[in-house]
Amino acid sequence: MIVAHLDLDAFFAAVEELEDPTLRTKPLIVGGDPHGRGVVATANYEARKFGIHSAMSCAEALRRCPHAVFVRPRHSVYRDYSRSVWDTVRGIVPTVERTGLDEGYLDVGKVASDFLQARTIAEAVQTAVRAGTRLTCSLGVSTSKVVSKIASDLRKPGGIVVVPPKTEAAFLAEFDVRKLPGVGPKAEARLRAAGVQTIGAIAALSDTELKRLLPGSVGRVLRDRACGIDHRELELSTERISISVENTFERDVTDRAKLYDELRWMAARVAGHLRESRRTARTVTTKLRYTDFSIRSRSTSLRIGIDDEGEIAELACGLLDRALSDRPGALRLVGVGVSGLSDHRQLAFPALSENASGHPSNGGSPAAATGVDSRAGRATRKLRS
DNA sequence: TCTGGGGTCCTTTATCGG
DNA sequence: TCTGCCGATAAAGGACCC
Repeated sequence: MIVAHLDLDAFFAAVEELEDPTLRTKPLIVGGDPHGRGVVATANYEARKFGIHSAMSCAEALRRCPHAVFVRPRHSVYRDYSRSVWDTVRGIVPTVERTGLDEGYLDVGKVASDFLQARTIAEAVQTAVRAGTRLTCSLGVSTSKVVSKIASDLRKPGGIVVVPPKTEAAFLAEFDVRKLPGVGPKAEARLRAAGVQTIGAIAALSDTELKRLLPGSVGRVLRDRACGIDHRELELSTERISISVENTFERDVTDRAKLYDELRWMAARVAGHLRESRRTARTVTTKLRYTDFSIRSRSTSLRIGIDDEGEIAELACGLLDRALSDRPGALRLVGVGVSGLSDHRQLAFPALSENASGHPSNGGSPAAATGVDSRAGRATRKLRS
């Protein structure tokens, strides 16, 4: 397997610079309101000189660089640029897994037979993307997804890093644990507490140490990855399995009527997405974030999929009530999500339509839904190697 | 004064019927 | 009749990613 990871450089910021060239020489931050609760989505390289990076609060970014230019993200514009980038890429490497607007994996093995050719392909992709969209990207090329992913980040912006076969483990060994995809803040803290600072040190962990530090299947997967073992293929199917909308308030909210209003508005948006994609949902989830940042969710499942905003709103508000009676308090965020999606036209199937009246035919316990596996038919996307 | 929004996947816990 | 166990599923929470 020869796989490349492609990552567009400071994508949102780069697009904004193309749309308004006067921004090119200024520190630019794409993100939320610097006077509110927003965070940085992307900063251009000029802004990064001030120590500004993704996920930092905009207020902090403003403090670090008071003359920075702040712009709100314009996702529809980025989607258009992204589409044209990936069209260009597919012109050279047809088999592609997009993992975000600005990154994805390329099955270079389909068009190159060795790593020398692979580098040439990567250069061709880079050149074509620049010519077609005026955007720059970085690529990593290796025998696996993990290694390519880490490699693509190494010589940003505009770099290409090729990791030849058999050198993967040595390549990974010196990187900080946090560079390994799958190691987040929690795993990082546990590893560091045990003196594990590098990916190489994860690779060298004994079975007992591993079980203690990273319990469950996660540990084994991460150690394999740390060794450069990663047999994941490209995932070509892109079916969504949930749809959600959430919002953080400018100021924390306790007023129930205001929360209901917000949920109704969100339910309408979710329902709109559902109908657009001609799908229905069996499960509705309400999400709450309290002032201490802890998250609670309550969900309920129906026997029949729905796409009506009124029904979704009613369920979402009921779930909010349940959550708030379990744990009262001011909220900084609420959200509405749906899952258990299926194609709209399934509603017309005779076997299901007899139940479509909405009246439970018997006892009506939630377990009556047991006959249907909400997870049946969902895209199986595994971490397992 | 901190810390968005939209996702996915995994694990643990509650519940239910046999 | 009471109790415990088992397996399945739904719900909830947690971690992670861009």
